[in-house]
Amino acid sequence: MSPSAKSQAVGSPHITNREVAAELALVADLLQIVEANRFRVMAFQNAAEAVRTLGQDINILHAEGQLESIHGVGEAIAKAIAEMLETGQVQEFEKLKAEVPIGVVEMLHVPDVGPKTARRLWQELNVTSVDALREAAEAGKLRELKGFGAKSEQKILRGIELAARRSDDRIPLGEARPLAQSLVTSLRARLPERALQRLEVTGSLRRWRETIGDVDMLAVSDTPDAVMEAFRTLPQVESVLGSGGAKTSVVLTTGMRVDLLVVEAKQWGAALQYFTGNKEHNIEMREIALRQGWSLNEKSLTATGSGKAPEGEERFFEDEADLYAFLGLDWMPPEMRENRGEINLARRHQLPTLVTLGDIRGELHGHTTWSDGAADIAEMADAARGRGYAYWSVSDHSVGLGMVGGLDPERLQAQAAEIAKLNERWANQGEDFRLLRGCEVEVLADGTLGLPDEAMAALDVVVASIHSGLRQDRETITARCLKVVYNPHVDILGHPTGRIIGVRPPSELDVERVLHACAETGTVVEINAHPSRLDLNDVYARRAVELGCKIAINSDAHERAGMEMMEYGIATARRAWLRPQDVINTYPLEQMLGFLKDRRGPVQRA
DNA sequence: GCCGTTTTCGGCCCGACTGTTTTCAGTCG
Repeated sequence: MSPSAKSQAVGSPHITNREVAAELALVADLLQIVEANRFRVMAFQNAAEAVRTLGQDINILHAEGQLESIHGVGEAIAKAIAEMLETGQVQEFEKLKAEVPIGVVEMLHVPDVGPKTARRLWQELNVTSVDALREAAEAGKLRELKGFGAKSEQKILRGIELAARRSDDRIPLGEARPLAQSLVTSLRARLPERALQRLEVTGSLRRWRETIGDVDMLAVSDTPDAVMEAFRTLPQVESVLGSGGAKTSVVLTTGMRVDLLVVEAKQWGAALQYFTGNKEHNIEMREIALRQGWSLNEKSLTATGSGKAPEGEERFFEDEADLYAFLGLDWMPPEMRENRGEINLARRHQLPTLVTLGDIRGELHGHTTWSDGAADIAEMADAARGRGYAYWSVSDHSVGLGMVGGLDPERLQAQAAEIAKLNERWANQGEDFRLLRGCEVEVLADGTLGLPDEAMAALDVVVASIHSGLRQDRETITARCLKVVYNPHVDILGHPTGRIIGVRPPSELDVERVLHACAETGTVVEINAHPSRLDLNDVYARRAVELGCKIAINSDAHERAGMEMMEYGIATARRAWLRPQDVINTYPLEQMLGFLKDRRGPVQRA
């Protein structure tokens, strides 16, 4: 049975990975509140995270009887997931939900309210919603609880306000990076150079995660108190959540939370490691250390006495690589530190060599004033040459996209003349640069394309993208997309899911099926590098390459500066473990064109 | 409830900060 047939065979309402993950996480919360065994709680949390970051449709895994192949999903949870996918709900989970008011679970999302507090509020004060919690705190009722005082009430009120204002939205990477850089600059400006020996942004920003929950920063200083004071009083800071000699947490006027940690120079390696990996990566690292007789924290390794070193012996590392090496691991790029298998590869010295910005030799998707771009062809070409590229594809919108003056075959011909003239000039000057004839062809609602086949056949590079009808149901939009992928004239599938991070959710596209089709036809899949798109995302891009697809990383620039967004696309590719050979715009021009020619098949080659 | 480069049973990461405590539990990352 073909993979596409398999996913079609799955009956019942389609339940997504995200929904399964959310349900497992909810069960973990419920279990915490009813004071279940904490390791059982952890098992549900781990399983939720594993499903959330799964690279493929869980329905397909279920159809293949492979649910237990997910690391963190064992016999019991696999059975529950199967029940959920088949019937829409799990009997055991429903019983648990009936036991605990949903408002009590919602109280967990208020900062400083954990499972113990939520349970006591519910059982001892009969508080069963966030609203009721606010009323009780305002009325001074919380201090009736043992261990609670006026300050606890204030803290909870502030937490409710914070949670309401901040919502669950994480900040897109493209907004968070400049913000974090401005903090670094401000902090440096306020302190003498010798007071701040090192300062780096860590956490999810250093891993280039597509959205950021809060900003983590790490510093080395001999005078931590002065650093903390300077940090707390930055003009961007609205309030201080907590501040000690080692760590300070603040909330900025933008609502963003920022943590700053200060360590000694000899602790830098352990601290940078600790504050870069995600939670799962770090837990794995500490377990590895433990097995070798060392306890790992954010400052050092300390011998537990179970290994060769005498108990209490401490080891320091001035940089990360030394720490990893001490534990028998290769240094891992920050983008990989998500506990998706990188630690095992590091142990076996088999980490992939990831693609870098310097590997990129050109771009295959960008716009000019011929459609909705802000710079003309010559200006965009200059920007591309300025970045050291050997080629850049002029790929303006085709007709079919209502809002912009898209190109029809006649205008494409006229554009070709301008491109030829510019190419001739560079050839005469002996410059190693070439503009390619391309187009971003509109995919219409029924899956037909904005250009006839003959017009596409004359082009060097054809990108096909969906811009409208993104809310079509799963079957419709998937069929529409498959039609495009099977068109031999289409070289690249542009921003496949159509999402805009924080604004518009991805379409319901069955990405797994589309990627199978791309692998089969040799259709290249885009990582659109714009930080509001990053489409494909890291998880899908990794899956694409696993299935045998090639990738193109494109900034989709509409003006010269747009090309600077390439670094976000590279970061996404690195998070997907992509190597230069997986990315066709790392190839030299002739090799890249040869690849496209070969995949178009014998009709076009003739 | 999950898992295995010491284990199919017996473990399961680590520490800072806070508030209300006289020694610690809860929360967070």
